[in-house]
Amino acid sequence: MKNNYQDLVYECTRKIPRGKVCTYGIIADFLGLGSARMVGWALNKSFQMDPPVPAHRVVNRKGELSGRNHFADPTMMQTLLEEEGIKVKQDKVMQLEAILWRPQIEDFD
DNA sequence: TAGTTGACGACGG
DNA sequence: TCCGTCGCCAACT
Repeated sequence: MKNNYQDLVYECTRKIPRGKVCTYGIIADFLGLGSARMVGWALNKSFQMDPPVPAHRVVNRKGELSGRNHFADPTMMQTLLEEEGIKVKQDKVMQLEAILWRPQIEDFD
């Protein structure tokens, strides 16, 4: 079911293309959650989901990997991003503006 | 039932 | 430009 905000967050996160990232604020704003912390809350529990949610593609507005400590290994988030071709330096994505993805209404029907 | 927590962001000094 | 404070609100204890 997808009646709660968590499922909306998961669905939105799964739409993020490989090699792109999104921010908590953008997702919160797009879904009308009002608070970016809500997105963090949802993603905190996303590891239990099937299929998995690419939570590593969500960063804070400065591009920092603020959620890395919630992965099994704090370096996993960086590793996953680098495997997708995203440059990460000092726990922060490089050229954030260039790889930033924004959800579109038509993506969700 | 009520208080606390939290992967954030906006704003003011 | 940088840093500290506050608001947001669902989930947890």
